[in-house]
Amino acid sequence: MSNFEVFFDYIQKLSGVILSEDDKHVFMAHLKPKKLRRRQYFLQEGDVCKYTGFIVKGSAKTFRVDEKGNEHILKLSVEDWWLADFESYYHLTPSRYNIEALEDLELLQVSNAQVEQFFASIPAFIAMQEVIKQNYAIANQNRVEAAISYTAEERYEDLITNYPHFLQRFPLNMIASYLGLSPETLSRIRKNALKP
Amino acid sequence: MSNFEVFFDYIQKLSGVILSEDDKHVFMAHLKPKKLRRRQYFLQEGDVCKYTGFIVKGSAKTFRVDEKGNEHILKLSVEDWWLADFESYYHLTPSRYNIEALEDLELLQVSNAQVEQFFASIPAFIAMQEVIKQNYAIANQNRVEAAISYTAEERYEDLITNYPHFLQRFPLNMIASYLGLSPETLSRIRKNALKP
DNA sequence: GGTATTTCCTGATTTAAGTCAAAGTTAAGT
DNA sequence: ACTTAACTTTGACTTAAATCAGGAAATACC
Repeated sequence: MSNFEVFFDYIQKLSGVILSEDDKHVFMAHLKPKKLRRRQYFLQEGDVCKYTGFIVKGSAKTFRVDEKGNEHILKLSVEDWWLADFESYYHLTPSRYNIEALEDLELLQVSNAQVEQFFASIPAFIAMQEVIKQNYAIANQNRVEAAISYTAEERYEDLITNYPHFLQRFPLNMIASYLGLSPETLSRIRKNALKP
Repeated sequence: MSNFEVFFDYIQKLSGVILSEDDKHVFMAHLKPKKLRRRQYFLQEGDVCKYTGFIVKGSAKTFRVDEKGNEHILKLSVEDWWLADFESYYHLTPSRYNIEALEDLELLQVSNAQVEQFFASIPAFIAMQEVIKQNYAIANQNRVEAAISYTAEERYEDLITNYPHFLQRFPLNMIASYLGLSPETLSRIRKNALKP
């Protein structure tokens, strides 16, 4: 399956709309296939996020670095997600975040301006965006809830139920950062979880 | 200014679109003015959130109660916000949250089904919704960042800069809960903040 | 206007999680 | 394959924040 076919599948499934051949040609003309090697950056702190990238293959982390030099992972992204800092993207402000490839990435990249064109001409794209924003809002809401009211252990269990594949795919120190924990604490939680 | 005029102002400002007289009549026919007294519930845990309410006047808290009986405030809402549990609203699942009036509330209430009608007939409503979802996504993203990577003190300072009016309007124990802190800890942070 | 309820502060103590340090393990790069 | 780098675990110690308990102040409400 080609990169575009993966994307067509995705948008049709999410929007519930079948794409016309014309639609597909518009996408093929304006979604730019791009590859990033592991460790390469999709976005650097301070830059404005002018593109979004649909992940066909690979994974990435969105993180910030605090004053002490500690890294905090805000998002872990895999196939069928979009890479972007939405705050920077929508407001055209410099981003506080870095987005870095964790595995070799295959993306379909599109500029802010082109996205507007898609909105204007392809209804399925609007419907897709709706669903994405809904899911994103709900996911973030749940994460806020977990962060302000769950213990470290509960947050880890929450991750196991909601994103079990993350554990297979990402090193534990990154999972720890994503949960807002030190790696040592996560290690101890996992050790204790084995003996109930 | 009538309740509807407040709403018309809001939607025109947010969407950047001027409402026609026809649009206004559609809203007046289907947005139902509703009053809730302090302590009354807009939504109870376990119920499906079938309505959203635009706040014309007053305030409310969205919270959950954990196993130990502790209350955790996820959202504090004031004028020009919508009351709803979006997860329950979109997915039609029972809500984990309660929404309770903190001050007497004046709402414009609308059902899920009616919102779809607005989408179909009033472009300004679509544009408004877009902006709301964007803002909501960004706000939640920032809150996740604060929760996983800021100290208690930084979270409080963040609140001061982003939502200074909350401090005038809500008691500190609620602010503490909103920040994921105990009231005692917030009290101590405020005491220390005075002597730098 | 006075009582009751909430809210807020303060001190003493406990606990969850962070930090530091070092060793063991696994994985990556050439 | 081998060497370096990245990741994980463990133990000892520290610290941030929670909990418990008491009292003061402010608000609500009849």
